[in-house]
Amino acid sequence: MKLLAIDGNSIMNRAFYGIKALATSKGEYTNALTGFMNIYLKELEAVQPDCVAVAFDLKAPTFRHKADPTYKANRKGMPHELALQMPIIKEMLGDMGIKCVSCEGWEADDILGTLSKMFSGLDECCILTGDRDSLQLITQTCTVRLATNKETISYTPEKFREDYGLEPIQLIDLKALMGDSSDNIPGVKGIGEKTALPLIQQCGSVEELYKKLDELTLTPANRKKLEMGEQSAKNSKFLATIVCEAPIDSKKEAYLIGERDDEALKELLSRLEMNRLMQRLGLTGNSAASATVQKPVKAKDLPTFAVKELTLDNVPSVESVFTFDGEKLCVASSDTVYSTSDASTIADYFERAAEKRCFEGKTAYRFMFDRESTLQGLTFAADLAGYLLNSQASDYSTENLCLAYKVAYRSDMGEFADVCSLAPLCDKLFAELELADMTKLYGEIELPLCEVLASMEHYGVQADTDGIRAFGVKLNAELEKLTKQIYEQAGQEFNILSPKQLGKVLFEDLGLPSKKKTKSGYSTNADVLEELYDKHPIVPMIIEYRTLSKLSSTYVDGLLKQVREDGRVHSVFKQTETRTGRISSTEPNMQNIPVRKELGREMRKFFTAREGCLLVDADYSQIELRVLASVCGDKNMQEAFLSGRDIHTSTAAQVFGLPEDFVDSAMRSAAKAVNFGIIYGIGAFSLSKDIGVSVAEAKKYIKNYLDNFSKVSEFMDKTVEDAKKDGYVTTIFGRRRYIPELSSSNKVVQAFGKRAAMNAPIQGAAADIIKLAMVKVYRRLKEEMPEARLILQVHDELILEVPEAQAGAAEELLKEEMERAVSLAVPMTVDAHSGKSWYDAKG
DNA sequence: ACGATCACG
DNA sequence: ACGTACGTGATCGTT
Repeated sequence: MKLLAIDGNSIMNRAFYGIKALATSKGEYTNALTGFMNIYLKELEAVQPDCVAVAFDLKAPTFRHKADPTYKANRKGMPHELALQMPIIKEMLGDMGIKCVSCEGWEADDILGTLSKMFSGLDECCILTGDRDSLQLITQTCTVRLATNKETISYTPEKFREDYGLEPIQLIDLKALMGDSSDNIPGVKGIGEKTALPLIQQCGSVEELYKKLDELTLTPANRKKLEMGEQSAKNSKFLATIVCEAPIDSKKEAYLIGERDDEALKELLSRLEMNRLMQRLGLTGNSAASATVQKPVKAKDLPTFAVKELTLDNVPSVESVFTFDGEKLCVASSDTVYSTSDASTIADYFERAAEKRCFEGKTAYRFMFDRESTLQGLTFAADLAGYLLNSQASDYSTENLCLAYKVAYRSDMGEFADVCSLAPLCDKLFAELELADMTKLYGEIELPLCEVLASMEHYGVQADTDGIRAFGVKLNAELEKLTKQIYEQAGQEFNILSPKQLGKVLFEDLGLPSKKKTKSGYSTNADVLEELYDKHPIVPMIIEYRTLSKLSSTYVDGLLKQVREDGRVHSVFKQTETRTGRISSTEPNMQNIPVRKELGREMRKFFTAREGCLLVDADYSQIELRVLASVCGDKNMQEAFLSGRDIHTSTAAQVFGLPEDFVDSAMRSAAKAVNFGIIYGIGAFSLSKDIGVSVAEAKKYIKNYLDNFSKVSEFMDKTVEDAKKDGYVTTIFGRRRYIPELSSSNKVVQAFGKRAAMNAPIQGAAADIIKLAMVKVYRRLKEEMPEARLILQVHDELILEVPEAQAGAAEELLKEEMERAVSLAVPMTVDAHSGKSWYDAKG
């Protein structure tokens, strides 16, 4: 028999903090309940257990079995909003026929341990928890599924060894040394994971460690700490051990999944307004029909797959699905699943097989680009479809998509679960794309972009490491000087980067006036420091210090770590990350390299074209405002762009009611702030803060703006209305963003929803446009200038690396394709420049 | 793990 | 009365 044992408290806790405030119209909190049930149903699908038990801590145990009376005293009390949901989850589980287990004086951990012992031998056990404590329970028959914010990680003994280099049971010894503040386990004072892990790896246990302490090579400090802490370590080991002897029902049958009380469950879920869950459980509509919906698809009703090794002779020629993690390829075609790790067989399949669908395509393209070939015939990628259908989600794994779109996930196929589930999943996702009218966006932009991004990652950008290092040395010399001056001014030494210590120095010791506060104390951010600029000579030094240390740590040190052996950085471009349709960049983030201030901008001198090449850089001018002018249909606003005037000056002239010649730089920058505010969903308070005028003054600016550009105002109102009506907003290309915040009962959340609704069609359309341009540029370069490469995208900017002789032509090609990617009511103007470095090419 | 801060569009 | 502009990612200190 197979048992799924759940740490109820831990999963409720994760669910509570993982889902934003959610409550019924009557104010009853439901976020933890919803999150718990989501996780539970997903796990049920994945684990396929016969028995389920959910263990809970009791609120206030009157005695504890652990020796230390302060055991777990450090654990924060449960927030009221969560505590209220605890009895309800037990009721809900009861109605579903699931056994809840708690035991006076015993913790959930101990109950889980006891259960896992009960279901050992010929049985199996899966422990679901959010807490790493339970990892010590892993055995050959007991896996631990660790729920994190992102995904659930399944730990077998092998996986655990891989991650920790220890046996699961040695986790106890590790904890005995390093301690655990949340469990109030002291450990050895001053010993952390860094020191403890190698010691346990070397000695095996705390006891062995102390037996041969004299033979070990240790720093004198660590030896001293270990000698002092011997007793504490041994006590800690006792505290860290999960006791598998809780007096709970020892009949396995007691934990079989029981009958569901549909009536009670329906009543409970309607009260809690958990309609989606009701639907998922088949509790809506008349009960006869729902019974059939609810019936889970049994493995025997599903096609069976034969498993074979993929070879050069049996490569399916058409209509297959594949998964590829960079090493192992799995292919499913009708009722056979093939796999191989042989690189040339993989390449052969990628080159020859037509009409392939997959889960994620970039890895396959990267693999082929590394072999100077390419992936052919990719017609569908499930992750991209999942992203277009709901950019709000965070996990587009095959398993999750199957769950969300009600496709059977083939856990019964073990390691081939993903690839065996993929064909029906792709069918379903494609149908959903059709329903949402996004097949064009999908086929013409999102899917082809995947190859473009893979190519950008493949080529990367050349980085001048010597230059970066020299820049770093300069910064650090300056930082050292500043540190001394700051300590002198403060009359004490402190950590300048600690907001807490800095706050104390500025606002208590030096007596400067504090205005803003954060949750944890004084705010010391740039705005606050700017206001204090003249109040004390230490303030400008701190601003300078912050600037320099940001450059040094994030851009000099951070970047150097990312430069590969080929002298280039290969950033990862993520296509399913943002809610608006933009791409994001990581390892390193190449989309936030400094540019606004000169010192930081210098960094861009270190991103250079390779020998014999130039960088060609082109960016859209005011793309978001141009999109807005087009989609809202405001002739007045369009006129400014059509006649090629400076948009901020033109806006200022209209808002202040003056001819453009009378607009001074202060008026222009105020108008610029208003223009930005409009795109972001403006508020008078924030605008006033941004440009330093009173709230009343800011209100006037906004009113003047909206009076002059009345279509903008109408467009924003209509957008929010549509969002409320449909639950989502769309871009000109049909990209959707769902805005669940609009139906929140919390006004602040709702206000956020409105701003997001107003911004998404604009930011999203701009993202659509540059993505389309990227696909077009990529294709033309491949055809006409095969030595020129698209290497970077920064939201409204594209960068090519091109042989010097072709730079002029590339500049023209780039500008042309970007400008004609779309044809809207106003031109999408592009500025382009070339240069040896990014600094030079930026114009 | 999370908040504060700051880099970009 | 209340909180306060959209979208990201990296680093640091604190819990």
